[in-house]
Amino acid sequence: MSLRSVKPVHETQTRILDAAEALFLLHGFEGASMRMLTARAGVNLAAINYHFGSKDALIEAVLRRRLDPMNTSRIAALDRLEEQAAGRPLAPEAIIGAFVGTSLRMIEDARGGGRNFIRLLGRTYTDPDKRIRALIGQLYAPAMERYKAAFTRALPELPGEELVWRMHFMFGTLSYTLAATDTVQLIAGCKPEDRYDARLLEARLTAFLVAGLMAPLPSVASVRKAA
Amino acid sequence: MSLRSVKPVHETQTRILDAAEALFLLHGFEGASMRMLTARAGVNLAAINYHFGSKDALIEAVLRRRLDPMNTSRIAALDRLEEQAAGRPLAPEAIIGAFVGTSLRMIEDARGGGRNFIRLLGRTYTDPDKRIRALIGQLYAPAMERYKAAFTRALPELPGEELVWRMHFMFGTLSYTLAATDTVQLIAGCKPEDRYDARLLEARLTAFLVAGLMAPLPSVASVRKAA
DNA sequence: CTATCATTCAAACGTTCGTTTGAAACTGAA
DNA sequence: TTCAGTTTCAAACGAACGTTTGAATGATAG
Repeated sequence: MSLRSVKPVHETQTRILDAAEALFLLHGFEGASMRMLTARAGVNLAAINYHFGSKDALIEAVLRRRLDPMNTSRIAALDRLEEQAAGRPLAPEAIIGAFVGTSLRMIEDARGGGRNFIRLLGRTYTDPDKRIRALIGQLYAPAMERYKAAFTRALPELPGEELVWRMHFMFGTLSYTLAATDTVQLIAGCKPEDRYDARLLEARLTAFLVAGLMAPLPSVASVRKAA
Repeated sequence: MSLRSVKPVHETQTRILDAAEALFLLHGFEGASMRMLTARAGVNLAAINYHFGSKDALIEAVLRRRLDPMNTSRIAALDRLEEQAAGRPLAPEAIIGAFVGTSLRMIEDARGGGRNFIRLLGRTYTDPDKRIRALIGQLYAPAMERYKAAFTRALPELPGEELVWRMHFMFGTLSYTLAATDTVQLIAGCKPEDRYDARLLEARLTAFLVAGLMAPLPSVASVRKAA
């Protein structure tokens, strides 16, 4: 039982996961067939059922492989910030930066397929399949709680309900932005090379989100007027 | 050729479109089968191919039925604002209000299936299928151009490239918010009755978007620092 | 009533789906 | 070399897919 004996075992599974990551993005979970996946991975058709049990289990494995470390990393980034702050409340932009930064750092390394996965995630968030939703909820719950607590400490004057909605908006902006980058060129003939400058995108996105989070509260008057 | 002879012709098509709107949302375009659609609509399996030609053509019809009037309505709202302004530049929040208001007014009337459609749209935006993307682009282009022009007049000091990105962010926030309302209760145990108060949601969303659109420009320093 | 048109229907088309099977190929340890 | 255990493979399973067909049904006009 040397190292060599372990690695090849995981190699087939990794090839399948990589292929699934790419093809689930292109065709959706239901649209990407087992034959497409195994052909892309260069493995036998039966390999998915052998290694993962079923297509559903493969979907879960694809999501878990990246989401688990991603959310762990998001929490770790927050931990680091709070440690540095030594008890003082964090600046909202620092909290946003920790969350956004983790996501974008994943996009930057295209070799690891992180870019594919982030875009796949954007699709997954709006997937109405109950099993998918339950899984996503389960995988995100810990990080969401931590960030909600951090925002609450940073903005004690912001009503809790308002904060929940603004977190929802921020989360939506982030995931949509990363998933549907093509929409930018829908709005304007945007040079595609700009779209992949993750640093610049991070700055733009963070500026937008910070402003949105700190926006003045919607007045009761504006609701009345609209009604 | 009386009125009675025309109406039943359209009834079967309408039943199919309604069923497709609901089931495309639940299972995706590829996941919702012809047999599911026709069973839900209470029509024969062959009816879709007879009335629409193919499943792809049905998808296009489902999108067009609501998107065409929706974007027409968005443009009309902007026309009305500019007429009232009589040459003066519009306030950014007024432009945002016109766009957001049209979307939310559609959600409000649940009878017409508008709610289903809006959520379906959120999924469609992140669909990577090229035909879908081309169709969406084609259907949205006129409204996007008009709104971009309006924002440019309202915010002449905002660089064009920055505006494009912020419109992208705003569009993403809106569509994601409407598509993935369940994520709110992921962030917090939110009372579901709040989620459907479209007026309050409109106020919250508009406040968030206005602040984001008017955010201070991301400084070169912040990009440098991050790198 | 009859002829004409549009629409509906049950049945079947060939294809592809996710999964299963049992034998073949390969592995490391005895 | 033998052997148990793991992984791969070609082949096939029944089910469901989108689509087509031709006959039955309906309504309209002459």
